[in-house]
Amino acid sequence: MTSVEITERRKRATVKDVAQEAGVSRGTVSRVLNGQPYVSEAARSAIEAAIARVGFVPNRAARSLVMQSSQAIGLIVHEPHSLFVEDPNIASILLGANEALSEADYQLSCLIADSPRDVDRLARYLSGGLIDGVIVVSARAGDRITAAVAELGLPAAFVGHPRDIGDAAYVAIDNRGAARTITRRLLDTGRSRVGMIAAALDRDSGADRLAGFVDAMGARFDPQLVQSVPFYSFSDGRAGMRELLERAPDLDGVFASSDAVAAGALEALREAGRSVPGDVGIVGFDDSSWALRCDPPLSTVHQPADQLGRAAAASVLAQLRGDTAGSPIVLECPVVWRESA
Amino acid sequence: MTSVEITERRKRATVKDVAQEAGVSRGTVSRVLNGQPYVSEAARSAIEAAIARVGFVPNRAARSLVMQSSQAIGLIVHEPHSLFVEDPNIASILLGANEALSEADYQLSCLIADSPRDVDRLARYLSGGLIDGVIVVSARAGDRITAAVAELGLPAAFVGHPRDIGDAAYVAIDNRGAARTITRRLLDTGRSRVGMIAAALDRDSGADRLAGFVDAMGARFDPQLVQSVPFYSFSDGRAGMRELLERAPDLDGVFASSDAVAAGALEALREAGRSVPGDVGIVGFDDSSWALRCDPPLSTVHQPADQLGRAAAASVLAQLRGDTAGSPIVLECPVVWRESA
DNA sequence: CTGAAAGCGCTAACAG
DNA sequence: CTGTTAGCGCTTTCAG
Repeated sequence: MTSVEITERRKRATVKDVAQEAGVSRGTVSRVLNGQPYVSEAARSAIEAAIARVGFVPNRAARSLVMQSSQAIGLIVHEPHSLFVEDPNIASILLGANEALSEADYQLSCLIADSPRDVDRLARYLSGGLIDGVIVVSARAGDRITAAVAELGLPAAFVGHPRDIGDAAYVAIDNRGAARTITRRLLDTGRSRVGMIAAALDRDSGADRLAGFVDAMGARFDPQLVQSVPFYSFSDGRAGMRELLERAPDLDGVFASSDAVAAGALEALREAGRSVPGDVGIVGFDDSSWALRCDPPLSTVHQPADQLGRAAAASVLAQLRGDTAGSPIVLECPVVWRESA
Repeated sequence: MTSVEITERRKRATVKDVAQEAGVSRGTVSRVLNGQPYVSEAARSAIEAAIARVGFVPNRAARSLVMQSSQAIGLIVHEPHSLFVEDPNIASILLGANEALSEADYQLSCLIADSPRDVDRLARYLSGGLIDGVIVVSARAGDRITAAVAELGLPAAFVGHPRDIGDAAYVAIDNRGAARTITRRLLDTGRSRVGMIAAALDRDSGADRLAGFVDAMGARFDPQLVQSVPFYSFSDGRAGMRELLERAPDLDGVFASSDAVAAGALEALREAGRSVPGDVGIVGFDDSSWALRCDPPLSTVHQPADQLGRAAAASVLAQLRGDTAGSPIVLECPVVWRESA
């Protein structure tokens, strides 16, 4: 026995090899591979043995080529760099989608669009036949990815609801309704000067949460009490709270448009020496891992991120089976009342 | 113009269509597609025009089949469910790898192994020719994925260094050295009863961080002051700290083996009414987004997660070019001294 | 410089 | 029930 390491990849066995080894034709091998009926027990077991013996694994490129399908679904994350790192929702959506696809024996491939260059490459990749459908997370209206997906006519499901996806499938939560509910609750617990840190107004979720806030405030709504910030991030939350405090030192309640934003706001409040929930009550949105980590734990809206992922996956799968896109799916998101308000 | 929506995917144009449209042969089209020389200017421009006109996009499945390569690299995340959601390092690694691959015009496909079923499907997927190489994140010794990758002989690079990857490429940080350094620092600032919350001892990183701690403690090492917990998580950090406090109420310093663990420990310390850094000093590891969020901000070891991703990607790319796996890459990770100790 | 033809590995009719 | 025969869309000799 020599000590030479066999590092190079040896040529992989093909159906032909299996056929030879089992003494049948390639057609028959293909049949057992695809679990088709009309194969004799003898042939089947001979082939199965042969497959094990030669270590055969089907070549998916070849199979995709002839089947015009790949049993793989892409999940596109189009998120500003830093946010992907901070946002626990994305990972949950990913995990949920993966579970649902896994059950259907589909492979999930998570694709990142982090630069214009990425977007171009992705568009080519998607149309290359290696992906049967896509789930698009955190798209904004006007995204090039959205356009590319639409043009390709690839089965798709969006998580969230950018305005420009036409009649494409989407799964979402009722951001506006939930925002309204939690804001009312803040009002009902005796807060009178309630402000909002409104993040990501360029996204449907951000805009809708603001709309819900406005709904709930009704006549009491004061534009001075709304601070808009670009992202659902801790640092934007802190910055937004500082602004708000400056403009309205008398506020006693805050609706932060995400838990991360609320966590940042909490920090700013602490710096400013305000107690929570004593001086000011604060509520978030998402019920992500941030919520429990905060001190005090956040009252917030529970967002079933993994279910969003599951539902989006189910939608793509349904489209693949030939169903039409179907009606939008809107998931429940109950308020979770903790100690921050 | 009718109002019928063209929803169905129309048959995509092929090289043949382009060739016809441009009045040349498929071979010539292929040549311009691949930027090969020996094509007349006339033919080239005719073909380019034709490509645009018919909206041709090459079919990657077909190309992969004949080229035996797909220009796509997989990144396998094999992490306990919840951790993937909580660990900001993974996203950073992902982003770093994506950047490096993007520059080389490779597509990154992030693959999740979240169940035994996933692992099986993944193994098949990897050997299907749709992926040219893999980056494996957060593997533990004995992982089936590791075995599958090895058996396939797929170019691979590990982030971290499980003991059983043989001479496969890996990029890592000097966990042991860094742990030693930061523990010493804790000692040097006057702490004498220093404990450790040691997470993930089944991982090289976890075991090495403990080893570094033991190194630094030298004669002062007391096994009673080490609490082992399963994961690098907030909740395990909190639980571990409670244990430690019970066993050794007199401790005045803690090395938490990750920032998330430190954050959890901080929480337990707060519950127990200990001030930080007054009563007890605490240090973490990772310099992730947790570190700055904590109150007080954590002294910790900076882990260049995005660089790990970049380096792993570079290694896979090099192997694809035919280089040997090369020597392991070990990245610097300086201590960042903040306020928690 | 370009066309014709072979074939990557697999599945899907279609006769037996 | 099984073998044979076409391709899927692309690249790549090999002659011209």
